Amino acid sequence: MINQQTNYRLRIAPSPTGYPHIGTIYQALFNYAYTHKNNGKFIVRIEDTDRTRLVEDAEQVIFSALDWFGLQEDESPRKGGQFAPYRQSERLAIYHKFAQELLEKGYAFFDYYPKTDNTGKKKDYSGSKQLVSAYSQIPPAPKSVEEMLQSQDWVLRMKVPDEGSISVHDGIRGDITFEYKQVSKQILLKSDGYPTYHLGVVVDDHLMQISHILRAEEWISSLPKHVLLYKYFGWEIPEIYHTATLRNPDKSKLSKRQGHTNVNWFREEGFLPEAILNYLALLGWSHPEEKEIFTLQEFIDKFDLKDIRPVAPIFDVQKLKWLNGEYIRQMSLEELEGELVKFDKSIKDNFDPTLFHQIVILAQSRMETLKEFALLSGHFVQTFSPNLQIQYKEIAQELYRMLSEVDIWSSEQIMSSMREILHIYKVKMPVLYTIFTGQPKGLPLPESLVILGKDKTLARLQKYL
RNA sequence: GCCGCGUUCGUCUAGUGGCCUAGGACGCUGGGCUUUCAUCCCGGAAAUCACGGGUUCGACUCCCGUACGCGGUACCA
Repeated sequence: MINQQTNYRLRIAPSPTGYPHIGTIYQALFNYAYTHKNNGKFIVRIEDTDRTRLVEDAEQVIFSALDWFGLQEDESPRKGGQFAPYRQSERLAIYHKFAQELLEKGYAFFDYYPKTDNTGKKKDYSGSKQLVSAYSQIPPAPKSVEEMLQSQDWVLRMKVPDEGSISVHDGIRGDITFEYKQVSKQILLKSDGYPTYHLGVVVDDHLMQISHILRAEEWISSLPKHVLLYKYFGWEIPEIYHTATLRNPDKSKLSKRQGHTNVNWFREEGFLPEAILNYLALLGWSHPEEKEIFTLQEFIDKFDLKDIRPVAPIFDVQKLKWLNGEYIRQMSLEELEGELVKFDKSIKDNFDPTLFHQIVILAQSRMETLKEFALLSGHFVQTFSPNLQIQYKEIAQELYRMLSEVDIWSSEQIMSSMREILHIYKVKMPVLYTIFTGQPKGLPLPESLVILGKDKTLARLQKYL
């Protein structure tokens, strides 16, 4: 046989059930990196088969998150592709066809799940573990999937052997064995005609020629069902890898209650997408030279699936902040100004360009997030009225007197006046900061006052006279 | 409960039998620079490698067990 070249095709399969989750981006990053390392295709398939949890806009929001991170896909509902449609709700006929095939081959069977009980009340099967048909009074089962679809009182389940076990290879964890006894006869087709995840994912991964499945560890337990389906269909199983899931500080699965899971939160807090990606890459993977800071491209070049660690990492916002600060400091002034304006539109109205430029120079080493710029520069645009102690008012007055006499308005001149004041009144710099800015610390004072100009500086002191 | 996955400083991690009296990073902390706060530079504390048994001349590294954590056990993904 001729040496067959692998076509690398990897996917993420998010469900549009809410805001964009940082865990989705984590998965997207690793899938994206591996496809790009191998000149493959990165696919986004929308798994919207749970009609009850569907959230309008959620799909669009997922894509805008991917765009923000620069993790563009090659095939998706919005981009189209050779294997369209990429939205599972639009592929129902396909699932029905394969469900029918399973039925005909004897690998699936119908189970009775009446919508209402005999009094006409709506039945709720959520959480029920047993087969309903095992103890219900049952009308004759449908003959085909098509018939099942008519009544809506039936579901299709997969068969599972009673005896024996099944072994699956995971590229990160090795071989995993499951007893068939432990595998439930999973519902494949719900009574509303939509497939469950398990049918959908297997059919689509095969049809879309997915070469590597790289997903979170919560899927490990459904592995036997999936592999069984591959066998029933006679399809080749892709390479499978399960990464660890991100955790809260208490080690539970990363959740809204304890951590920050919404991508929008990171955006609103002024984190840079590049920094977040860099941080995410460090979770479960490490740079061969133990570098902490590297570009997406460098990650793509060095990354390999086999180097992923199976241990679930705690998401540490602290380290992300540091990394974000590093990215801010690495930027050119022009880049940083651009990011700042993009982040906060009001900057354009509040500062004239030269003023803004000068403040950014002073602020760059003092920010960990873009949001912090507002804190640092606030006193340039907003009025403030600190409640000064009597003693400090006196200082302010003396400051006014001395600074009015400064002829060359330079930081050196201003500083030397300040030095004198500090000496006379035996106080420290924070006192002067408070007088001028309302805060005991901040951007370098003399430089700030130079930017502010002599007139405005004196005007500030005037209110203490 | 049952099944599966995991377990190196507080956190992210390096480590694939001797280089480890365990290295780096964040955070914490002492100092230098600077009469603010940061940045930057130098230093420190911090893991008996979850625990107990093996295997081996030798184990953080291999095997077994226990404990603990997490996940699954849905007409959710």
